[in-house]
Amino acid sequence: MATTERDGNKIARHLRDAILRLQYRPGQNLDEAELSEALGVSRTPVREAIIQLVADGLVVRDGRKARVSPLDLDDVPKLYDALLISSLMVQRLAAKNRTEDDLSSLKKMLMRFENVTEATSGVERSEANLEFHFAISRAAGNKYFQAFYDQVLIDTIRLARVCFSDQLSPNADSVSSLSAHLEETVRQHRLILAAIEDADADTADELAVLHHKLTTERIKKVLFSGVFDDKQLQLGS
Amino acid sequence: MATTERDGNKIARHLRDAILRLQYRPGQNLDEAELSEALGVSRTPVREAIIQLVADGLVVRDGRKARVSPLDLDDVPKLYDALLISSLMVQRLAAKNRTEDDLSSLKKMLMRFENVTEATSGVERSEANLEFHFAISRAAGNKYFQAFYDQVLIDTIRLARVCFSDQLSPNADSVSSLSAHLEETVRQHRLILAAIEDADADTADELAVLHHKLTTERIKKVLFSGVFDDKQLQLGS
DNA sequence: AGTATCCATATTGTATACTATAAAGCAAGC
DNA sequence: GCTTGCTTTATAGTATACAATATGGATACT
Repeated sequence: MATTERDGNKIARHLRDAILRLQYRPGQNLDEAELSEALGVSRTPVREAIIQLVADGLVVRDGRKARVSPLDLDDVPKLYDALLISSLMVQRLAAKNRTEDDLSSLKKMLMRFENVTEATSGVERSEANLEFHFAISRAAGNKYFQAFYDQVLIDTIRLARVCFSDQLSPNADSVSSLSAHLEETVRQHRLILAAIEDADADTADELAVLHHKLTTERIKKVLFSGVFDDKQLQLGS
Repeated sequence: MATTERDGNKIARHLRDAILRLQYRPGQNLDEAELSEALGVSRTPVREAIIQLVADGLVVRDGRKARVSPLDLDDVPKLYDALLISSLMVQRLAAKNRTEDDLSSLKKMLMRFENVTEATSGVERSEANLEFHFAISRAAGNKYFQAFYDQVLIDTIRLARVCFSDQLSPNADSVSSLSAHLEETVRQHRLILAAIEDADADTADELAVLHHKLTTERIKKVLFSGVFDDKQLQLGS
């Protein structure tokens, strides 16, 4: 029997998704009355959802108000430190502990990511990418490392979406390099899955480092791809 | 002005403490009405506190009921894996990032632990020990690693308290070795603080491994200190 | 006697009414 | 004209009433 779910949980999921998709922008105030009206429930489940999100770190208390947690620039290098270490650990553990169920889940998520590549929107792509990494996280079979990695992944996605949002108009250069980037991502995902399947922890480690590099280089490329090029401009010379 | 705190948070703290002290035993059911009466508030803040604790992992949902999360024996080796890695990382980061404020906090916590050594109850000792490690966690200056380590520390303490609880009558051997253990713990704490103060990351790493070993050996000693000794008994020979 | 179904009851989930408080605006005094 | 303090108002916090559901027990039927 499908045990009935509490409204609070449904709303928490809804808000979590909306926050990850930047439909609620970082820093935005969350008005309980407004949300309860919009979602067709009373304030009680909305409040309970907000409490969950505060615990998840997606919402932050500002006096009595609740606001979508801002992405602090100071935290970015810390996030990437944590991403490197946590992905290393989780991939190594996954290679050691994965079950057959984990493997089939991983294969499913890999296929899903390959299928949305290029064709669809950035949001769908990053969602599928996230699901693949969540599957690795589960395969690690250690709830402490899993919680660590999942938290890092969520903030990584949020940051990436802010960086790649339509606000920053994607220029020709970054668009043209996108398909190459996606191809390489898919290639690495396949290698990671293979390493996990082969229980090859050392290769899983190396791949984590490579994948981390790919992720951060992509962000760098998009962020620092203005139209002015310091080699062509010789200001003040 | 001391911004007034919500009842829900106060109650969450109260329950957290009570759970860590095993006043609410792992697996115990949490009755909302009962708690609200005992704590002199309505069910609303009690419910909100429970939601926070579920997010913290200290309480677990079992259908609609809430129960203190049980300590699963399968998770013990995973916990110690996580403890080793997280303490390594956090101590290394603390050595690199600690501020003067962090150092003074660490010194304070170190002194507090030294002062409760031997004199007071096991609960007070482990509480002071926990605070010292929380201070290291803060000094690391990376919220992702901090959350990881804090979660691991909390479960470590819970597990330790179950192991050392009065239920398992402490025998003469483990009692006599206690003061030696505490002395060594204090010694290591001093060394860890010194390494962090000196920004000596490599030593901080080594000390994390040693401290992990000390912790796990202590648990082993207490758990496997029955009155029968396999060297003296030669059953079936 | 055993099992299954239904009802009674206990307990959680939700809505709403009420209270407290923080923020904003206005007025008066400096 | 700016500041400061009071009043008003909007919004969060809490209590309580009400609804839904899961659970245990009793009864009836096989």
